[in-house]
Amino acid sequence: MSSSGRAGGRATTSRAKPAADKRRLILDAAVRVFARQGFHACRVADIADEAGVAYGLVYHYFGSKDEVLDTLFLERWNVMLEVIRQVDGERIPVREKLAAIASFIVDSYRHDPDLMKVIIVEVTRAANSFGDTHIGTIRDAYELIGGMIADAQAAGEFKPEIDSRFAAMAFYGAIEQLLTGWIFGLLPQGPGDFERAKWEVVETVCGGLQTRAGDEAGVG
Amino acid sequence: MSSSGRAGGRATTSRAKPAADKRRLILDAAVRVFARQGFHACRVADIADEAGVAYGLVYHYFGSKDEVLDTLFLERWNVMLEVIRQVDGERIPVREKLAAIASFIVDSYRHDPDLMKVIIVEVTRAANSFGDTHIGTIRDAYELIGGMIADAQAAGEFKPEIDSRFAAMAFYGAIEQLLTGWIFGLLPQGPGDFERAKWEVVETVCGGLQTRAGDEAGVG
DNA sequence: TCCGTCGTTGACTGACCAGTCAATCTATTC
DNA sequence: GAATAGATTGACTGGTCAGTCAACGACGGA
Repeated sequence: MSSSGRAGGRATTSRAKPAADKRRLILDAAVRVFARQGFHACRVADIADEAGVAYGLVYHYFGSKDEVLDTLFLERWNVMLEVIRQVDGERIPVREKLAAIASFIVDSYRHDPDLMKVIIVEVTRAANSFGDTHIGTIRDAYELIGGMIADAQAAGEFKPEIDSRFAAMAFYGAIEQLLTGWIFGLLPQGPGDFERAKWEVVETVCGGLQTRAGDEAGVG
Repeated sequence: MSSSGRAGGRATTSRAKPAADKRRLILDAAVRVFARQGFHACRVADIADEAGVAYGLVYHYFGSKDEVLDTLFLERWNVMLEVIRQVDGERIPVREKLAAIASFIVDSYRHDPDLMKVIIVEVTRAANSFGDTHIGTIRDAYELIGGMIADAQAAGEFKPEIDSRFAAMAFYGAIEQLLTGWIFGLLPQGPGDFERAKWEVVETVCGGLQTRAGDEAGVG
């Protein structure tokens, strides 16, 4: 199985950038294996098999099994941070900023559900292992969103009674739980469901944060 | 430290209900160890040491390491399901129902942060291990909350455009992310912060779900 | 006092697996 | 076509740890 390959194509250019290719091959295989079996339950041999390379090659490109997951997480999370920073710089209403972030995360899931599953299941909540390692990077995202909300409060778009850090957590938490629902097969994942979810998350959270609505039905 | 005990008290009644006591001792120790090191990173010997009992005793009361975590999760989650069902039966506004649920979960964390940390970190999101095992039980909670919201929509309390199952996930997700913030040390945990968080989560989510407010600032 | 039951002990084992490393292959250069 | 460098291979090792089990202890009943 592993030694079949090289079918067809020009042999001349077949070794154009072998190193980078194999590395990517291993990363992509790892996503599938981690998503299917979980990081702890899978063996490095499973990743190598899935990638169609020898066991030792994984250690040629990565220092450890952990480093493979670290790489996958950072690759994606840094893209998200970049998107958030870019959105934050635009001169548009908060609601649109938050919509753009929700949209990016939902699209990330739609585009590569396995990768998002791995990030959420193995990193984002793993308080004793990878989550702890990457807490600084994870925190950056929460704080960027929190700052965005604080600005909106200062500008009078959002009401100031709700702590901006809390609001950021509620917003991100709602999205992550949405993905969790998809991951566990608890929520429908039809083509329309993704777009609808983007709208719903913004509508729900922003509805509660916006000023103007100000109804004080006095609950207790 | 662990072998000091039995200080003082009547020796006569010291063996009143030894079996149950040791079992509980092990469960409580496991909570601490799982919270501190994580389920995968700790050894059964760590649990036994923490409880001050012999290694083998863990296997006298539990069939496996997994069973210890299963027991901890089910004990607590079933209490929560009971609370949700009871709240659902009362004739009060949805907002108060959701406030009661948020309050229960936040108080659970305040009362035993280690246990809630273990449940969230090791079970609730562990799509490939314990989460998968207990998905039915976890789902029960989401569906109960979803039903509660659907009823409110039928009664005109909440607007019907937002899918009730989605709303339930957003609500629960906001709370869980709140606890995650506390677990990671990202949010303040002063005495007032817990009460405030209860109010904020209800205000945020219900604000977006309620009818009446209906502002349509037309975003695009 | 002897016996039976059950809680308790901890040394041991069998399996598993991350990481190592020496050998082999491939391509490029002179 | 020999030499060099880097990519690739996979058998092997060293350590870890869940789960087992034979023995021990404490207590109540006969």
